Amino acid sequence: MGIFAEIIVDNQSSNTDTLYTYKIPFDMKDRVKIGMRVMVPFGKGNKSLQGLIINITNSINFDEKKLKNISDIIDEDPILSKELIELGIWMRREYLAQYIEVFKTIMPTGITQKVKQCIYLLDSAEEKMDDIQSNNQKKILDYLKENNGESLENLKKHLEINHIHSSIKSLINKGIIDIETKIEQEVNKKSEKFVLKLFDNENMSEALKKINSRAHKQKEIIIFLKDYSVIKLSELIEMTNSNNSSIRALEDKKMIKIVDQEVTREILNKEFNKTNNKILTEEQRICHEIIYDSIIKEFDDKFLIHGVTGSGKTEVYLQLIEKVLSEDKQAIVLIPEISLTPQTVERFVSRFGKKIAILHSKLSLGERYDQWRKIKEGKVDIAIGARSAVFAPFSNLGIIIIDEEHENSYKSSMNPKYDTIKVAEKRCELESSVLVLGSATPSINSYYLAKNGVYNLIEMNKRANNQNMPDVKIIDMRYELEKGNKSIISEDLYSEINSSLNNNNQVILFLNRRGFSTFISCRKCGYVEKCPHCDISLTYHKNKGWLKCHYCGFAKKPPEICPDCESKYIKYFGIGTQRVEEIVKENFEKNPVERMDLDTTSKKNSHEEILNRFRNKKVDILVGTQMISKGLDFPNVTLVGVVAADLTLNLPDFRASERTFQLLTQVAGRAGRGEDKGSVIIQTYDPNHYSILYAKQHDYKGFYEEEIQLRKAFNYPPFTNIISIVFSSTNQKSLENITKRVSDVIIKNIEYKNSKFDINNSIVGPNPAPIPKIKNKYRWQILVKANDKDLNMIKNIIYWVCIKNKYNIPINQITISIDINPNSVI
DNA sequence: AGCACGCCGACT
DNA sequence: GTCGGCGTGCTC
Repeated sequence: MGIFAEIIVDNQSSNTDTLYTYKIPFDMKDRVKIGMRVMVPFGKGNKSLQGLIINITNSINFDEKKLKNISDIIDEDPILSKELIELGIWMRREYLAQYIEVFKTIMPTGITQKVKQCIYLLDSAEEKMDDIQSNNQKKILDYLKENNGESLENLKKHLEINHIHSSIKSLINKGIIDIETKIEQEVNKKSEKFVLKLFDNENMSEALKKINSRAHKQKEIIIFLKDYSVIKLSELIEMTNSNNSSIRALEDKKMIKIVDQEVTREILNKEFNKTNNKILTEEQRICHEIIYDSIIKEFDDKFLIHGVTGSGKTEVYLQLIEKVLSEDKQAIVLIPEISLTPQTVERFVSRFGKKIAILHSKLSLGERYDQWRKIKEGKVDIAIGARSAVFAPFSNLGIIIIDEEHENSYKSSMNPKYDTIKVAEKRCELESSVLVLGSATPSINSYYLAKNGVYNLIEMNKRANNQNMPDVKIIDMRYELEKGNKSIISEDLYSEINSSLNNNNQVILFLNRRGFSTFISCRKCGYVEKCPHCDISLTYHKNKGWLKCHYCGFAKKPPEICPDCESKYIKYFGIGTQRVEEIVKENFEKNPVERMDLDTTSKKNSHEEILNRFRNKKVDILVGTQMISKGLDFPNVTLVGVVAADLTLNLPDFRASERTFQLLTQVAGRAGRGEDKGSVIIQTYDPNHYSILYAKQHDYKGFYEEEIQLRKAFNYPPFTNIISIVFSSTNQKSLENITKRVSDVIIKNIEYKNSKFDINNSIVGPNPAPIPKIKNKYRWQILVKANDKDLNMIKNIIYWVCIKNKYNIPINQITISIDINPNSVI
């Protein structure tokens, strides 16, 4: 009904991050809808820009005469539903991002179109040309004589003219040239040639007679086509070993016809055997029933399934999806990028066939676009993918399942820096869908919310096939050193590897070498330097030779002898998987060893190839990072060794214990999946740390209770929110100045809004960031702790200071990155 | 972010 | 009158 449209324009600038109002021309009135993309004139030059319609309205508080008209409609139908638009608007506020950033995340990259401004000489140009005085204008006309209709972009590139716009404008005014806007679809639908058979099998012999007796190939093709009515041209050529000319000849004889047919680029080209529902265990059945109840009642309930490794969560997901589909609704399944392997996808495809779209980061633009369109057009009912699949454009969403919900890849590190779980929650609320989170080791945050009634908690404590949990042995590496074993492999681990290999079983060795910094620790007593204020291990900063706390800025020189036991075996730790691989190879010369980490899996299928070699027993020992810690199911693996549990434990992050517990539990879950009982060996210098002890006992709840106490005592999430603001610039001096000015203004504003706010304990910094320089840019950081009550107030202040620049601080000289509840503060 | 516009100085 | 350089301010 409305006559005005509120539009986001495709102009990436914080200054244009608002809704712009345009008039809807009378003839477009019935076609324009919310969620459509349109073309609008923008700015003084009326440059044609893409816009997304957010709202249509009758009333404006604006001078109507100033409004411009929408110039064109791009989409026949809206590409975003009202719910997804609302979700985007919510995300913008929640994560302090721009409209454009948010909607480019929600829409597939492959769908954005390019706009070209093409410049044409008018018919009458020749006569008027002689009057031109300006050299620049002459240059433009000369160029256009050769390249009529060339794009403005290319004109700029080829003719180095400074004020090209004013020259072009005066040429337009003189009636010599004209600009036309062309929309270019960046991704084209892929089409493929198919061969149709135009004869019946009965009169095949008749058809054969018409073919020259020397044309053997054509006859062969006709005979081959007996079993097909339609076949891909490429396939036909390959199968009959023929070429295009014989096929064209047959087409001329009207025996076959070649047609273009649009295809979606197929990702799953393998055929999978169909699997059927398994009979659920009692625990699975109860879990299924509770959630199913919410689905049919169309409640937007949220569930957290805490199920031990091997408890069969996936089977529950599968049967829930089946129910959702039978209600004519659709399902989204989110999986961490790292475990989005063909094996995972296979479980879904083998149950539901090809009504599945798969979205992940390694897809090409075209592939992504195709998957997105299949969802949009209702050709599939299930979308599986990494975090961005949460935006899959289903029209009647029934359920979102987030597997391994504790994984940190669910938090985006790019703008908008969204948390997939929160976004999924919001989307489920908007669309009355059910949210299911699942994990063997839920994040402390999610479990806390479940315990406090935000999520419905469902526990699954038994393994589905009644296997026992593997035995876990903790090896005290300090003792190992005392015994004179300076190797990174303890005697116990060595002998267990030996016996596993002798029994023809396989071994996984795990070492999580991540992050940039090393910590220092005493090899005799295990002492680790910690910050006296923060209960977090200090990080060794190589450039300054200091030990430093990343939370409060505390710093000291590293000790030369251990402050605890006075030993001089102070060690800077820094082993990685590569060194482990080397050492294992030296020790077990006869057994093939392979390493799987980011370095060895950069090629497209290398991930799968390594796992296949391991599955086929071409490899006996697999060394790897967390890549090997989840979802893999190798029945021959009886031993899992954790080379150094301390690596994650001593990361300077309040989530270090949580990460360690999760990793150890997940890794341990890889052992003993077949008939033989598995065992796990954890090597550590800190054998009494609670996260290691609880992991040994497979005791999640015990770990949770202890960890949540610490979080409360030190006021960390989930009891507070952490906002990290990182400032960066190549200019060290101005960076420090500006950062301090911004920081002051923020603090003053917070104090003004809430005089009771505990500035001292809630704001850390400004300090040089834990990584003070990346790619030649210096970095400073402010950390703000904000409870739920203050969060919006503080976010608002940050918005006005750091984004809208209300206080005229020269922030345009630096880059500001705001992360709300970041994965880690490093 | 672009882009126009205005102002200035330099060059024909 | 034309051209380049640079700072400022706006975009429905």
